[in-house]
Amino acid sequence: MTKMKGDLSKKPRHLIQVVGRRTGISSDVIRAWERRYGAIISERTETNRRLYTDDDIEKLTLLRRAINAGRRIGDIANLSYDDLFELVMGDESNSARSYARPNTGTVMELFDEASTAIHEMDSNKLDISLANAIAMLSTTDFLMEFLKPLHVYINDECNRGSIRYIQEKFAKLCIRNCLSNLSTKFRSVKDEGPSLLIGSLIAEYENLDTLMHIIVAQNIGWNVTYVGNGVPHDELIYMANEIRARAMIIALNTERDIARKSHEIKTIKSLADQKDNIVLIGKQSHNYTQLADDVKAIISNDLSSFRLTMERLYGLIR
Amino acid sequence: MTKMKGDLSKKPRHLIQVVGRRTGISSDVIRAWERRYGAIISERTETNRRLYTDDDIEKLTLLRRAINAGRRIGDIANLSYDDLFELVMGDESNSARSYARPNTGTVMELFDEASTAIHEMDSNKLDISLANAIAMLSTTDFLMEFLKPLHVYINDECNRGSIRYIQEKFAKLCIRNCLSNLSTKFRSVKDEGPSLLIGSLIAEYENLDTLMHIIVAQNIGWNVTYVGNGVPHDELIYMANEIRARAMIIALNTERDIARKSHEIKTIKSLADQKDNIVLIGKQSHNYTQLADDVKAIISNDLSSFRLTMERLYGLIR
DNA sequence: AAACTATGAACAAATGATTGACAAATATGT
DNA sequence: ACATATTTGTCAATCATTTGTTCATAGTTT
Repeated sequence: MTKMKGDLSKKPRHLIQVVGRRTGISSDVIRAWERRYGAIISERTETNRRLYTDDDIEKLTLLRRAINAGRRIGDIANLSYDDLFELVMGDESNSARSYARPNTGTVMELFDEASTAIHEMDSNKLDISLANAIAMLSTTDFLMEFLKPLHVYINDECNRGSIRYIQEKFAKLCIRNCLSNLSTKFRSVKDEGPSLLIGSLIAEYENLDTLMHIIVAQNIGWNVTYVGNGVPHDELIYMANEIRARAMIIALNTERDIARKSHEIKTIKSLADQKDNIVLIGKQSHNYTQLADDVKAIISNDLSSFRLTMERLYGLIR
Repeated sequence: MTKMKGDLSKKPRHLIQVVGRRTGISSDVIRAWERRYGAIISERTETNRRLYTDDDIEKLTLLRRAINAGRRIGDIANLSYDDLFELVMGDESNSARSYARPNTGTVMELFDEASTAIHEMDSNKLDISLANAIAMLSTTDFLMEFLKPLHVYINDECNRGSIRYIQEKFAKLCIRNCLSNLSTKFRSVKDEGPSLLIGSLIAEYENLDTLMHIIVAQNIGWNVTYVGNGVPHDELIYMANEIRARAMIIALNTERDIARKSHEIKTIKSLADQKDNIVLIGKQSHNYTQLADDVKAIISNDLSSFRLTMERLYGLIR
């Protein structure tokens, strides 16, 4: 059913430019590594152009990760793929901070690029700068260091009146698309994982923060089903039971109808099969502390604590 | 009802000019590719004019996307559609990842796959079947023959009560994501193109049909900025002027406030710089025939007529 | 007649290869 | 701690290849 991988991936077919883009290593560096250390010696076309295989790309990616973890290219360039793989796994698990940690300059530049695009209302530019940010940063950093601040920035600028309502709207649409793209990508990578239902009750509106939570959960390994905003609580229960959700995230961002929502959450708790794991997120979740105690729900106010919570739950379930 | 891909799309019927417009590749380049690399060798009329099929257009679009991702035409011109597709998907997602390809390709089967996924509430499965449909069908067929019927089917099933509200909601979310995904991909193909603004006025809700219209417009070559639903008309005017929109699409899907909306559209007409091209789309657009006469707007009731309209406008503007 | 199309040749811009040099960061020896 | 050496990413200059564009000429469509 899936296309055989062998037939194409072993064929040298990638130009150095493409390889550079996919690995995040500049063409100059790839050539320098070849010249100096014989790291990746590619095939050539009849006219002497370098052509790389998929495997070459994999190895280059590993080399880059190893360097990010503190290795020196001269020491590792000659290792076999397997040795390299083992090395990287060891390095990355040993140091908690080993993943690509951007210097502030990078995030700064990406941020400026995006905010310029918003001011200019250039959706192409904004799309591209979001894609760049995803490419440059780790997923965590993309969300925490880049997108979250950008979101706050947009809201602030709109409140201050320095950007118009439509710019806010358009920017959020672009970000929304970008997040849903990202979510789709993660989905296809993960085969299986505990099922997680995310949604919000009636009288809630869609919120970018909720989408970010989806990415975080997927990143951990949850198999997320997102049902959107304004869902009646009995529908949520039905869905949760059908997909055998091991946890349910309820987003609470508006101040309206707190009493009704509290009651509905209690109902959900009493009727859903998986009773243990309800997590309340969102700007207004702090209004539900009493309820959280009653139904043993977890309140998570920000992405970082949400990540910790979901990692813990994930560990408990497995 | 539905038809297989081969039916019409295998018939050579497009002049080179049309192909150029749809793919964003100039006629000269298309001819150069044929001469130098044998990329697309079209049929000819008795008088030696080139005639292209829908499939040719799709392949050219893929070639264009591949080039945009850094490939060189000489290296990829001879690839089969499938190989090309895989290449493009890999390049555009910026990380090598294999793609689940189905072995059969009728719209019927794709449709069944999707509707099963909806009934089972399996978002993975639904995502994959949508992706498969995109892979198997031309963009036009994907929208007209697959997604549009699926959308109608979902609405019908929900009205008849054989699927629940939450299933409808969840399915539409998946489709929404898929469409925004597709839109982002097309965006990266086109660097330039006349600017087009799409949105809806206050008291309108987001509609999947509107998103499909976006894809169609992008497919023709428009540089689309979508600002979402429920936008105040003065914001629309501001945006249109800022991005120098050459046309504006206003989606009208609810029956409410027809009088107010009519008035707002008149204001838009009188204040926007590009006064000539307002297109009204959506389920309720037929209620605005009088207005359309007054302000010389175009009403387009379905995707096919919308495509024709936008192709005509595109031709006029260039 | 005006607009579109076909063909082949020529040109120009972009990209890649190669080599060498440079500077910042890191390592090493005393 | 300091000076020296090594490592390594970046850049520039030069040449070759690739590829989009333009032009001139001639045929076709409306």
